[in-house]
Amino acid sequence: MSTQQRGEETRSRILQAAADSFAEHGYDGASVAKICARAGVTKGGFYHHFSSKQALFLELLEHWLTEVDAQLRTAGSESDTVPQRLLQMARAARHVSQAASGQLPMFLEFWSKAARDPEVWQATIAPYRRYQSFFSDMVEAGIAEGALEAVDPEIAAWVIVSLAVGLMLQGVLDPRGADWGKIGEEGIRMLLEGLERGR
Amino acid sequence: MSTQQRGEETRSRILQAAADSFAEHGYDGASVAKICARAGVTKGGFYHHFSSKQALFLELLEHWLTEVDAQLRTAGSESDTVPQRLLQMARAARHVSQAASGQLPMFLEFWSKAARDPEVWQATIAPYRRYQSFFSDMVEAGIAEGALEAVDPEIAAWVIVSLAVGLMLQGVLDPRGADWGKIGEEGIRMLLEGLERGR
DNA sequence: AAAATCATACCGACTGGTCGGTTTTTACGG
DNA sequence: CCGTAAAAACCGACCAGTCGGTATGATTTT
Repeated sequence: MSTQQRGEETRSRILQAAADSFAEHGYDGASVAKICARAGVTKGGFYHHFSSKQALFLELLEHWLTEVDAQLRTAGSESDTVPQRLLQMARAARHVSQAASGQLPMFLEFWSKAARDPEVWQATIAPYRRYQSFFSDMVEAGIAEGALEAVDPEIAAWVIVSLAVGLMLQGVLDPRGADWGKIGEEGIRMLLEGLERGR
Repeated sequence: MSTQQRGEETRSRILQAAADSFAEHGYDGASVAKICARAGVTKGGFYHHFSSKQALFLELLEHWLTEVDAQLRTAGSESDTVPQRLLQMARAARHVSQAASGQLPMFLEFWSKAARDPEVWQATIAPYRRYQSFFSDMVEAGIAEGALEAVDPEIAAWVIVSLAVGLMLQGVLDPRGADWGKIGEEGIRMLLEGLERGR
């Protein structure tokens, strides 16, 4: 086996082990030594591939966010009207979060570290602004289509993102407390249709 | 000064110092030694008042949650119709979160620790279920009033809670990224009125 | 031989928590 | 009002262990 290949493999083994450890014990609770043990590498190997524990963490964060980005953009692309696309995305999110449920505690770790570390903050907050502008464009298109009321697209987008974040967070913490997928779907529906009567 | 008074004072000084330290450095990052230094107490004094770092943390959590509970129940009690009460509460939340903005990073700490510690989990998750049932009753009353559509009150309540949680979390992380108070208020309004056109 | 990859041993800083002892306040009998 | 014993409050040195990170050498590939 080539060196590059072997190196690449140990590297990804470390990444996987770190992701598991972080999800299990949190950033501080996951020691480098244990990550190494889980990956079948010693500290020497570890620090050959990563300059620090934090650098490893940032790489994990980056990877996670680009994945979310990609799934966001592909979901709901089949439907033609904006309301339908939103509902489609809500339905898609259901399966996504179910599949990645093991990784989700990591997400919490990212947020809580972002609140304190400027570098992590930058990397964490930027994507959410992208999500917001993504939905903002979508709402704007919906208004142009005549399918949506003439609300402020910026604000509507933040409302959608907030709802998604809140659902995600609760899904992480209390996965069996409710059917979060259904709540997400119904939430978008209520947002679209409104729940006030006879207007 | 009476002993009880002095003891109570140092105790609350420790609590305050701990809250600040946790908000600043996170649970693991806030060492007992530093909390003691900030509170002007030594380790001996600390462990006289609290059995462990975790016990202190739990007390902080408890205190924080009962406060939120109280504010939730008092807000929006003046309005008579359910939609008005919801909007009233959204407006109130604006000032609440602004006033308690210094305490909010703690909130993140609670969540991230709850994901791993069963005891903290129990104490953290229970209140959110209370919030949900609170809003559930409210929505149910609204339907009875004829002010709201005949949606599932349980789900509607979870949607409201999720929106609130998401707003809060983003408000913690990116306080100046948007006018979260306004977004909350508009979010509730959109939820009530809907943003789909001509239905 | 040069370079990449990994192992081993180790370091200094720091951790939560303990413990014997000292000071301050309270309760109470005279 | 006073003396005194008990109890509450507090101090600070100390422990055993963990942490992230480093320095150096061995092994393997190019």
